[in-house]
Amino acid sequence: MLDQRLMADGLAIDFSHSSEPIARQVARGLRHAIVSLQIRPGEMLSEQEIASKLGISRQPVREAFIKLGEAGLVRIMPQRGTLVVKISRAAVEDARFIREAVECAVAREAARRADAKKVAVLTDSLARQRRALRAKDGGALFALDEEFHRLLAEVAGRPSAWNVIEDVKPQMDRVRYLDMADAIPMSIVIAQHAEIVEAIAAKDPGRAAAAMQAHLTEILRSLPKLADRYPELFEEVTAETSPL
Amino acid sequence: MLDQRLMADGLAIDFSHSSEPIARQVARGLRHAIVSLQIRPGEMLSEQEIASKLGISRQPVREAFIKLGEAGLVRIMPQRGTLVVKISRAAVEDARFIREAVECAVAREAARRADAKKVAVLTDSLARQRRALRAKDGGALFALDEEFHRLLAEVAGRPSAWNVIEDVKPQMDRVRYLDMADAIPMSIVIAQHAEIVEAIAAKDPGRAAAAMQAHLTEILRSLPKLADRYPELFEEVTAETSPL
DNA sequence: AAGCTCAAGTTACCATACTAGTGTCCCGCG
DNA sequence: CGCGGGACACTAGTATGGTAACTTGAGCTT
Repeated sequence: MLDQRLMADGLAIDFSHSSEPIARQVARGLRHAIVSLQIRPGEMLSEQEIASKLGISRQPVREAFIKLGEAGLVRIMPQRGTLVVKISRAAVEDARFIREAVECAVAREAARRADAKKVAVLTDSLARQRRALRAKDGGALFALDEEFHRLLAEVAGRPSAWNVIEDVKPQMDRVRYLDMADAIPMSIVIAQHAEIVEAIAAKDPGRAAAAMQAHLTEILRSLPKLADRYPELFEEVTAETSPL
Repeated sequence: MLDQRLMADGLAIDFSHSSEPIARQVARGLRHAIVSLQIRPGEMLSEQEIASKLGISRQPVREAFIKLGEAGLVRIMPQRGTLVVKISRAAVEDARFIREAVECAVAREAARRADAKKVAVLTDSLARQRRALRAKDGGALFALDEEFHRLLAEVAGRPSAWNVIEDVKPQMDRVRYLDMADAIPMSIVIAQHAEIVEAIAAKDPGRAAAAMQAHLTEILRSLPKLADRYPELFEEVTAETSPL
């Protein structure tokens, strides 16, 4: 189906080498376009429009929208339309809360189960991260960071934990993307990764969890600055009264 | 659309009072039917069959299947069919791992933020649980247990944490259902809930987390027994070699 | 001038039809 | 009797058409 590469509004999806369902590919492509801010927060999306621009039917696009809606990246309003939600500080902090809870537990578990081979897998990932840093390849670093955290879950024997992280992570990823655009030194991130690996190699669960917590706290530092610098990308903070 | 109550294979979905999308209702109905074991693990499902039995089209059923697939309750095999996955001890333990990580963090946070009003909400829930216990109303207890954990997330100011729990919980719910069928004393569960509330009221985060951990460890006791008693509901344990 | 009504346009939701991939069963061949 | 091949009966994936709900703005009433 459509052996070509299509372009639309900074949305490029390659259908050529695909035995994978189109719906999934569209979801991935849209997620990437949203996370990398090629589609601006607040923008309206239309099943019809995306479908015709990609040369496919509305059905797969619809399923992709549903997936993105569950990830909290778009808000799909029945009979009205679908819009890319703005970055919400509350949502980012909620996602961070989940990540901290899960990934600290993962780090602890990884430290308990560590052996030479598993540690080697992690140190190898670290080496690749350092190479990407020297090459100043931001995109590769982004992907390698993701892989590192996935590997941790595998090492801990809880690969399914990574699935949960993937569900909540997109909220944070847009902020991380802004971080990189502002050229925040990624060397710090890699140093934190190294500390985590070291703690795991030392079979010290407490230290591993602490290192992970420190790592995941990093985003809280940049969040206010970024919300200040790019106010149009963020939800205006409403002085809401908590239901409880 | 279809102002009637339909029945099919122990699957009852009421479409009458609904402004809610049909797809969502079907997903809920199917999830409940699977979790309550009205649909047996290992059974094959057919979009077509379910759709015609409910008097709707395949489309909403398909979307419901996708949701259940993401929850890990069904395995949807392209061009082949969709089957209700058997209970997997590994999957249950993975889900438990996630829940423990997230809910212990929630309990800690709730203890930090506790005030009189929030504690009152929780003690009120406890009272209702005790009433249901005296009335020996298993279904109500099941629902109240769910509500209690959701309230905890709200009290902690992390309502989105409950969404994550909802995603992984169905795996455990089938086991919990078997637990109830075996008439495991629910008084223990309620006592554990009470201990959690007490720790939160005392503003003791460490104790709250510990109480939650103890509560969520309970299922590990019954899991082997149930896997032994109902082998046909469980995946046979393959002596697989871990990839790492 | 302000507020209400209503018609037009757009949307997601659902139904229906079609496509393509996968097992199965039966028949014919070795 | 065993075994390979092909037609068939499924399946999920995709395309397309119809429908009800919602926004919007113009025109009317007060």
